[in-house]
Amino acid sequence: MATQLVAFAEPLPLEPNKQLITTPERFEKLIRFLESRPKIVIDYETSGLDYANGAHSIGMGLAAWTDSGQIWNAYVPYRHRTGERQLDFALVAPALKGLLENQAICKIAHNIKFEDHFSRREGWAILGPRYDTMIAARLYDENYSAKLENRAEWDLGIRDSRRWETRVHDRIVALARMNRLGIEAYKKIHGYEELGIELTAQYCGTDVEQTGLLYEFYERAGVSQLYARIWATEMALTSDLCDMEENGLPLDIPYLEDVKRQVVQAQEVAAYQINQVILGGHGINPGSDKEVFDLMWNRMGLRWTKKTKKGAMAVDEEVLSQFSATNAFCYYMLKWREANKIETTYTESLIAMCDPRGVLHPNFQSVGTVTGRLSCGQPNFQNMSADNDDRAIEFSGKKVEKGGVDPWSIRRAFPMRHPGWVRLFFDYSQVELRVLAEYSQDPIMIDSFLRREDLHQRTANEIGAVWGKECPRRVAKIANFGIAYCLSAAGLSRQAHIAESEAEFFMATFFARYSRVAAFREELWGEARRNHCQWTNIFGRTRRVPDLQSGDFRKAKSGERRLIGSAIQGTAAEFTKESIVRANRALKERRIPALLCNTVHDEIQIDTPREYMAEVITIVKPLMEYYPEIKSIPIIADVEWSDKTWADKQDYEEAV
DNA sequence: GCGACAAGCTTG
DNA sequence: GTACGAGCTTGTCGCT
Repeated sequence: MATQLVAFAEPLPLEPNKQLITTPERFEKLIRFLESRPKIVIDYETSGLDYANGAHSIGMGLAAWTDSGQIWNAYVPYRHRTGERQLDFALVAPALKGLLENQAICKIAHNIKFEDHFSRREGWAILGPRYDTMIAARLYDENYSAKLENRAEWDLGIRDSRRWETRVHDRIVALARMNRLGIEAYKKIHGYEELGIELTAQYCGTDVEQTGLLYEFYERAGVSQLYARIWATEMALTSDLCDMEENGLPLDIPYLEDVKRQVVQAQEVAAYQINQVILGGHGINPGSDKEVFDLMWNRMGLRWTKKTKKGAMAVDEEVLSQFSATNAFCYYMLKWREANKIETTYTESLIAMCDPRGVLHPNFQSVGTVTGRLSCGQPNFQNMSADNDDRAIEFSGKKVEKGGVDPWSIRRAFPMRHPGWVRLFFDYSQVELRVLAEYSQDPIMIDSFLRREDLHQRTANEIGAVWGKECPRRVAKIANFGIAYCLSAAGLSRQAHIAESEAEFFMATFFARYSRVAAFREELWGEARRNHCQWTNIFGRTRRVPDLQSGDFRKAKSGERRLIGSAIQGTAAEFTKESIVRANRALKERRIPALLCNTVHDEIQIDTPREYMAEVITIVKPLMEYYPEIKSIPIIADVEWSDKTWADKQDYEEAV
């Protein structure tokens, strides 16, 4: 089959600067050349993206600069399934291992973490200095896609940067059709392994060449020097995230299957109430917002004002809640949505992503956000639903904090890695508010953190004293988190469920007491407007918000909110990123059996045998708290641990 | 049948 | 118009 496919394939003469290596002699020459270079570009082609579920490399693109400064590139095929002549993997493996583990050679790649995963699968590492052009692209301009072909077009001006990518895609579409598979299904099974070797050489050669050119471009722009500190962190982090993803988190599949049965039943009950009892058999699809709106507005005559971003009438949780006390349809819609969310997002799809041993390996992206935070997908470990108090009370009669159990808990599906091991949770304490306090130098905030008070309660007290009546801590918490990001009185009123007049008075009092917060915002925006709409945080990460100088008032205001958000969130994110690098390095140096396995914005999770728990904390907690550039207040990492599941974490002090 | 988009929900 | 940053899922709509 595979051989026949090639017979039909169009012959493709290689572009002049490209080499296809299919003989041992030429491979030998290639390796000798590359071994003599100070830096090389690498790019695997693979049989799929999922390294944990059988995907492997099928060939490697390599590029380097000649003595005269020209980029020279080659493709080395070794596991294509086309029947064409290629190199024997046993022959290339030792040479590739020697090359990639050579500490004297800098490895350049566009998303080097991907290369890291597939190298490890072959039994070697990427050692020595590394340079990721995808991260450089993000630092150069965070407002634009970091995809290789996009940057080749945008930053290098290569108009036909996608010429081979398009040809590859067309070929994959044809192969998928011949195999009677959808494109995604085909790529999951075969990746590029049935792709003709010449076409792959064209495509991969272009990729490594463009990566090399992007390296030149970003270095001429001074990226690694301009952002020296975060650059060092980001490059080290590529390898640490690779560790973290490989370690992954084991999943309790039978438990999740049980949760699925329960939520499916709950949906059936809700759908029966909606369609049979309430609508008398003339039912709707509860998943269709259009039908839900039509029913509520036209058939039930309900009226509300909230709209979606595009101007349609919203039918979200907030709107349904307005009517759910008196309208049974809205009540059961909320029930249906809750159960449906858990079923579709957190049961079967998680089980389907497991490796053969039942472990989930997510994908952390260092360039996934404009602020500098990490993003995570496949699955997203950063939005696993937390235990719900109402469900816990219904089931066990107790709140979650008091030992209650949420029967639909997703975090309970994340058990320990091995018997006798525990999971440690290092969580930065109110880190964004500490960043705000440091930047704004607000005396009350600083005083509160120096006294190790509960800042939300302090705010409640400060407001209460002026207000003449007690301010709930809950409302103060919303204000503390929201006001720096320009939460309006109307927004506070809506979120905190308080009267608008109360919210207005509250905000006025807040700004009177925390006067430096508003002043800091204005200073930040002024500084940015004087500097091409850019602002650089204490670690050197820059956020560019061109909308800041928009003539459109709304756009400019939105830009202000995004900039202040990025300033605070991005600074906080840097603590977590650098701490991941520090922690992994320290634990490896001391040869402690501890595995980094997850991070959720202001939190790092580490697995270790119970007997190492105290030692790991002694090592990790101080290095997370050591950021001397924060001069006015302490940075604190709280420690929790569990020997059961993610949902069962408890304070470390109480356990001792 | 596929891709893009919108809306809604989850999280820090 | 009215709080920042993400990812995943379903439904809808237009296009091939």
